Parts: sequence; C-alpha cells; structure tokens
Amino acid sequence: MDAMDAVFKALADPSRRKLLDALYKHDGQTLSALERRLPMTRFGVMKHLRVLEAAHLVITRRNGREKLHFLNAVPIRLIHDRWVSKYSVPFAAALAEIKHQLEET
Amino acid sequence: MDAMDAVFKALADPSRRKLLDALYKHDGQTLSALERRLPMTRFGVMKHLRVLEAAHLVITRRNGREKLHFLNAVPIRLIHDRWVSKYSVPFAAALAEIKHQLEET
DNA sequence: TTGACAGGTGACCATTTGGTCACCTATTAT
DNA sequence: ATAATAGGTGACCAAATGGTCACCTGTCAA
Repeated sequence: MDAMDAVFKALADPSRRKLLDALYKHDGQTLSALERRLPMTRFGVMKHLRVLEAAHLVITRRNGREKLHFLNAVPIRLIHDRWVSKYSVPFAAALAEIKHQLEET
Repeated sequence: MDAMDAVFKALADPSRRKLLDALYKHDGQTLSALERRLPMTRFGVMKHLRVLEAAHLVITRRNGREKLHFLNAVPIRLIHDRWVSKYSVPFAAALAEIKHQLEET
C-alpha cells in the first residue's frame, strides 16, 4: 500500500503528468529533450523525474552519456485495478439507477 | 483540466483516501463519525473533508445540526476515462507483446 | 587532449500542506 | 432556559514540496 501512495503522490503534480504525457507521445527521451517541453529548468525536471522513477512510473536506461526515460504504465494499471475501478462501479450503478428512475416516470 | 488537478491532489493523501474508503463502506457519515475512524483530531478531518469537497469527491447535506458526507464517484470516473484508461491501454498492449514473444520461443 | 555537451549533487529559498489549538455558533434534549 | 452536542473559524507551527543556482563528473568528437 506504500508503493501505491508514491504513485498517487507522483501523479498529483501537473508538471509530472505533463512529463508522462510527453513520454507517452514519444518514449525514450533524454533529460534535455524533456526539459525543452516544460517551462522549467533542467534541475526542476530532474527532480520530477526522480519522483516518477521512485514511483516506478518511469524507468531509465543509460546510453553512453545520455539517459533515456521510458514510461511504465504498470503502476497506473495497478491503481486502476485496485482503486479506481472500485469507485467507478458505484458510478455506473448510479447511472443505472438514474436511468431506471427516468424510465419509471 | 484544472478541476482534474484538484482531484489528483485530493487523492494524493492517504488520510483522504481513507476517508473515501470509510464513506465507501458507509455513506452519509457525519464529521464526528469520520473523526473516530482516523487517528486525527476533528479539525484535521475537517480540513481533509474540505479538500475532498472542493474536488467534488464528497458532497454534503445538512440535516439539523449534523452534516452528512456522501461519496461522489463521478470525478474518479472522469479520471479513469480521460487519464487512467489512456495509460492502461499500453499496459495491455505490453502484456500482449510479452505473451506474443513468449509464444514465439 | 581539449573542449563541448549530457547529466548529477548539495545547498538554498518560498510556498504549500498536514496537523493542532483556543474559541465561537447553531441545534437539540431535558 | 440551559446544558450538551455537532460543527465552524482563524491563527499558528513543523515539515514537505517545487523550484533555482553554483559547481562537479563523465562521455563523446575533432
């Protein structure tokens, strides 16, 4: 449950979600490439990447003097399965309920 | 996109997720009832509830001197649809890829 | 081998956040 | 009416967070 907390915390920041989006569009980017996509210095990006890496949302591979960053969707999938879907069920149920009530009118 | 940020931030805290869990198990609890479930003072719980309410994850109804809190799954569902599912797709694809590679061996 | 380039570290600062407390208001029951 | 109960407000504090900077290390190309 502690690992999931790191993922939630990592996802809480818009800059980090933007980084994930950037990697989603184009996987395996370097730090400098990612820096260009955000209105932030390299150091800021580096910190965010470290958080994402700690949450296993991003995995890296060194290639010479470059460090490539890859998106890892597994933790998000885990959140989906263990948490989000649990709360989505009552949503669907509520929709069905509304539909039901409408039909009874 | 701003509303979604509030939801992500609200979900980032374990105490708030615990509150949602408590409401999931038993909807429509009062502040005092929720306070008993967390190792925290009433004021701490109140603050968390305010964050959840601002993110529309919890909706309230006054009933005399009591304030009842209800879980609202809609924002979570929106996150699921707009964000989580987007990242879950490559996960499924990756699984299929692994399966494929295994079968080729 | 010397420079240019990609990345890393530690300190530092401002702001936000989680949490508590003293004190106040509103409603209910006796 | 009065006491007990449920909730609310503002100030306050410690810790975490987002972000920057100066400076350092490692790697590649000419």
